[in-house]
Amino acid sequence: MATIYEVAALAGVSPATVSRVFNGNTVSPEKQRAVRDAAAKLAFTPNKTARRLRKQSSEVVALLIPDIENPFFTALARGVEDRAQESGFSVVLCNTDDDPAKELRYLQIAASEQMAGVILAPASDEADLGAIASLGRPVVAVDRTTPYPVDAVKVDNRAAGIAATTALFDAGYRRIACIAGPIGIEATEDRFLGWRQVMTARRAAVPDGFLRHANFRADGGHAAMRQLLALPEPPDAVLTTNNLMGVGALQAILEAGVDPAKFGLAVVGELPFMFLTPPAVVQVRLPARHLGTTAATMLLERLGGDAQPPRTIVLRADLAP
Amino acid sequence: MATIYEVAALAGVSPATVSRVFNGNTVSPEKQRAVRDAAAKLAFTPNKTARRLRKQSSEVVALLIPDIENPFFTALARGVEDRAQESGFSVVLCNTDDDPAKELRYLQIAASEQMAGVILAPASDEADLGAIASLGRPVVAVDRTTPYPVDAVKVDNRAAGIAATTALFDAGYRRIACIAGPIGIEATEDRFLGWRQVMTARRAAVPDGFLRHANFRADGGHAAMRQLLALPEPPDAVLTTNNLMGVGALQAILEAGVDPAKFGLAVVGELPFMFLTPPAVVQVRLPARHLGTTAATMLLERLGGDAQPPRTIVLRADLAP
DNA sequence: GTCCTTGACGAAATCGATTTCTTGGACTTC
DNA sequence: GAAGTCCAAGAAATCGATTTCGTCAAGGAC
Repeated sequence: MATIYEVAALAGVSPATVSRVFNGNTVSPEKQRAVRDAAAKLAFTPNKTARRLRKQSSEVVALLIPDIENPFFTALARGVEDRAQESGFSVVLCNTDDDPAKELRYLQIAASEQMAGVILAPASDEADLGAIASLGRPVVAVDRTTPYPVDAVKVDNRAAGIAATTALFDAGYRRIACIAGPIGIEATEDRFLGWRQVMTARRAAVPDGFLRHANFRADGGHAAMRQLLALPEPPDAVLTTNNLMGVGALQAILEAGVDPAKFGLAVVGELPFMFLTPPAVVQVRLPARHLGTTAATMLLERLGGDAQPPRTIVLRADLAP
Repeated sequence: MATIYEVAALAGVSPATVSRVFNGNTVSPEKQRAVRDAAAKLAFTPNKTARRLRKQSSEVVALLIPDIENPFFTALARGVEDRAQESGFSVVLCNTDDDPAKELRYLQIAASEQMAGVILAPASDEADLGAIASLGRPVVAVDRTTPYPVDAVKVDNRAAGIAATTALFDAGYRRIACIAGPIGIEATEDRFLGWRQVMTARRAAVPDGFLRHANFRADGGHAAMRQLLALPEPPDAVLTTNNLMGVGALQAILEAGVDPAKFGLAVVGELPFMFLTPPAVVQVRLPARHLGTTAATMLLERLGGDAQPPRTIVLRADLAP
C-alpha cells in the first residue's frame, strides 16, 4: 500500500499537495496531473484509518438490529444500505440479539471507531446512548424508540394492532387471543394495546390467559400458541405482534391438527416466504425497507449539518390485500 | 472521550505506562492501580482508530455475502459472528448483491480500513483479491471458491445435487428438469452437474429446455418454472440449485394450478420458514451456520499465526428427513 | 512604481495510540 | 565491592493522513 509520501516523492510535490488533490482543494492543473499519474502508478489508496484519526470521523455508519435472521430487519437493512450507498457511506451491520449488553458493546465500538452515526433498533427501551451522544454523533432510532432525544422512525403500531384485530372481528371471530412480544418493547406493546382497545370497544370477553408474552422468535410464538390451544376454552383466533411469532403460531396450529382455514390468525408483519398461506391469515404489512431508507435519510441529513430539534416520523402500516 | 494523555496526567505517569497497563505489559502494582483509577474516573476508552493506525491492524473482520435477504447467508453470518465474538473480534457484514463491482469496492474498503481479515462468499469466480492479498491479510472463501490460493469452506455440491435428484427418481419421477443458478458460479454448477450425472446414469431423457439458468432469487426461479410449465411436454419434477429459486418455483407451480402433491420438487437448500410444505418436496439441508463457524475458525487460526498451505474443507449436506 | 490582495504550495503540527530507545536503580554473582 | 543482569518507566519516534501557518510570486489598484 503506497502512502501519500511516496506519491508526493514520485510526483515531485509535497504530501500536502497530494492530500489537496484528493480533497478537492486548489491545486494547479499541472501538479494535479502529476499527482494523479503518480497515484495511479503506485495504485495508491488513501489510508482510511489515518484519515479517520485526523478528521475524527469516518464515512461509515453503524446499523444495530436485534435479529439478523428476521426478514423484517434484513429488509430494513437493505433500505438503510441502499440509501447510505448513494451518498458514499458504508454500513456496518451489528447483530444485538436483543441483548442490551451486546447492544452496549456495539455502541461503544461505534464510538471508539469514530463511526459517523448510528441507526439503532433498540434492544430495550433503556438503550444507553451516553457514549455516542456525548461525542455529538447523530443517532436515529428505528422501529422502536428510546428515551433519549434523538430522531426516530417508527410505524403506527397501535393502528396496526387495531387493523389486524378488527379484520379478525370482521371475519367473524370473537374469542381472539394475543401473543405479544417481551414486556418493555414499545413497538410490540402498542400493537397489543391496539388489540385490547378493539376487544374493549367491541365488548368482547378477554378470558384469563388470552394474553401471552413470548420472545420475538418463532419458538416463542410456537410455545405460546400451544399454551393457548391447551386452555379449557381455547380461542378461535389469535393475533401475534410480530412476524416470526406468527410463523411459530401457525406451525403450532398445524401441528395440533386444527383446521387453519377455520382458526383465525392475524399477524402484524408478513409471514416470510409464505404464499401457501391459508386464506384466513390476516397480515398487516410493515414498510420495513421504507423504514430503513427513511432512517438513513434522516441520519444523512444530520451528518450534512441539519440541527433542527429531534423529529419522529411515523409511517402507516397497511392491511395486506 | 478521554485520551491516554489525560489519564497519564491524572495518574501521574507517562502515556507509555498507561498503554502498558492496558496491553498487559510489566507495570508495578501501584502504578497499575493509579492508572486504572484514573481511567475509571475519566471513563477512558482507548481510541481504536489511533491504535489501528499504529498497529496496522484491527480486531474487525469483514464478511462479504451476496444477499443479506437470503436466509442461507444470514444463517452463515450468524455462524461467523458467534465464532468471531468468542475471540473478541467484531464482524462487519457487507452485502455485495452478487455484483463484482460492489464486491471489489468492499474488498478495497476492507484493505484500507485495516481489517484483520476477510470471509468472502464470492460474487463471481474472478473475485479480485489482489488488494487484500498483497497486504498479507488472510482470506477465507466460503460456500464458493476462488482461483486465489486461499482457505476455503464449501459443501459437497455435486453430492447434494446427486442426492436430491436421486430422491426424485426414487419417488417415481422421470421427467426431471433443473433450474440452475447463473453460469460461472461453481457452487451451483456442481449441483447441476450432480443432476446431469444422475440423469445420465439412469438413462433418463433430458429434452431441450429442461435446463434453465436463472438468477439466484425467487423471481428467477419463478420465471424459469413458468417457462418449464409452458413447454409442450412439461417436466413432472424439477430440481432447483438453491433455496430461493425453490421458493419461486413452488410459487409458480401453485399459481399454475398444478397439484403440488403430484409434481416433484427438489431443492438444494431449505425452503425457509416453510412447514406447510407439500410432502413431495425434497430438501437437501445445507449446513449454513456450520459453514460460517468453520470459516471463522479458519480465519482466526490464520490470524493466530497459522501459516500452513491453504486448505479446503468440504462439508456434507444431508437429505432432510 | 508601490502597496495590497490573492492563490498555490511547502513545512510542520496534529490526531491518539504503540513501541523503541534510554536511563537509573535494585539485585546477583564471584 | 566491582561487574553484570534485569526491570520499571519516561522520552521520543512512529503510523499516514489533514490542516494550519507562512512564504513567495503574480496580478490589480492607484
